Amino acid sequence: MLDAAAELALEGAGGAGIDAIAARAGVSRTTVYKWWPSAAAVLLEGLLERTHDTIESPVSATTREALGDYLTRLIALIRDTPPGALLRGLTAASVTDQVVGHALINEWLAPRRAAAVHLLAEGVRRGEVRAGLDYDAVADVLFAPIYYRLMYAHQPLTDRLSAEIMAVCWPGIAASE
Amino acid sequence: MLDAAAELALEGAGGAGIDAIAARAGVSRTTVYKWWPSAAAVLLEGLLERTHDTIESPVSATTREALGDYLTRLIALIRDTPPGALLRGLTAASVTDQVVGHALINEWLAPRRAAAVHLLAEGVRRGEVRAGLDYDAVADVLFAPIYYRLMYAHQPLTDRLSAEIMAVCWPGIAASE
DNA sequence: CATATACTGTACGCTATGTCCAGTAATGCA
DNA sequence: TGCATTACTGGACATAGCGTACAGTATATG
Repeated sequence: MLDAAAELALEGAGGAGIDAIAARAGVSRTTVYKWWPSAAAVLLEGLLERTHDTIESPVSATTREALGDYLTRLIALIRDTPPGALLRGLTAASVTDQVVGHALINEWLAPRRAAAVHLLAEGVRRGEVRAGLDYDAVADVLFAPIYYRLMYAHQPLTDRLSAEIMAVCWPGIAASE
Repeated sequence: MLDAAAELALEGAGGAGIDAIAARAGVSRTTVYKWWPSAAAVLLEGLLERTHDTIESPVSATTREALGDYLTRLIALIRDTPPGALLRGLTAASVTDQVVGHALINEWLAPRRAAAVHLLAEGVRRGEVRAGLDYDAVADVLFAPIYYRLMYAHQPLTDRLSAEIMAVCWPGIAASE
């Protein structure tokens, strides 16, 4: 049943309501309410269920490459797979649903930010990254453009974006020689 | 009447419906529909009406200062005044309402991006900004963290954010000496 | 066999949207 | 002065989605 929920969560773009979810899962509406408080909650659980394995950071030669790879993979995930549309819908839902908002922060954003911060800290140890940076702010600057384009779609989410972000940001991150 | 619409647009946080808008304007629901296609459209027009004058870029000594000031002013606008909450709601609405989405891009985002691009171009002329940059990508990286925090509120929108963005990004923007 | 648990399906109240229509008030034109 | 146009009223209506309630069925567990 959790499987069914997850599947429909990803298939039904992001605007799926309780009715659609219940129907798609072959289950009564009442039953859905027994386990989740809202449609967004089901979709959120489906999203997290299916993207657990996309959190870990890659192993790359240099910190710069690792960060770039991480952004590229996030872009591909959001652009090419159902979780992208789902994340967009859930972000919209989070404006009026605080529970979803907190869950998004804690279960989606935070682990990925932590992975980036870990890469940065490792970079400092290796002497590739400047010491004394505000890691949280750096993580914001690195990730934000991706979510920005996800939400507004004023520019397409291309693979190039990752390189562009790194081109602008890396000089401010790299250890000065 | 446009005044009334604008006022209530800013007062009613962002989740105002047609009913609330009509009541607040002292006008029949039917009348609202005569002039706008949806609640979001009214709110959007109210938002744009009241923030026209916040688009222009400041005159500062250096390009770095000008960009920093611009970001600081945008942060203050979003954090301290009704347009912030309104923008948040409209962004959420834009996910399901393409008309609102395009209007947000063209009437809100684009002019501000253009102002930033103008500052960058001017900076190149003055020799303060590296030539050959992708201005659009740079504008994305500069602005995105603000909207990112507006939407997710995982971190507060503080005045410091502006300085943090500039600290990370400026080395990648500045002309290499 | 008895009981607890999970699920069904329908019905209900509620809110909000968007449309329709008959009637009223004000404006402008001949 | 008479007439037409335009803007607004307010109530009624259909539609849709949410969340809850309830009586009944199936399954498993002791």
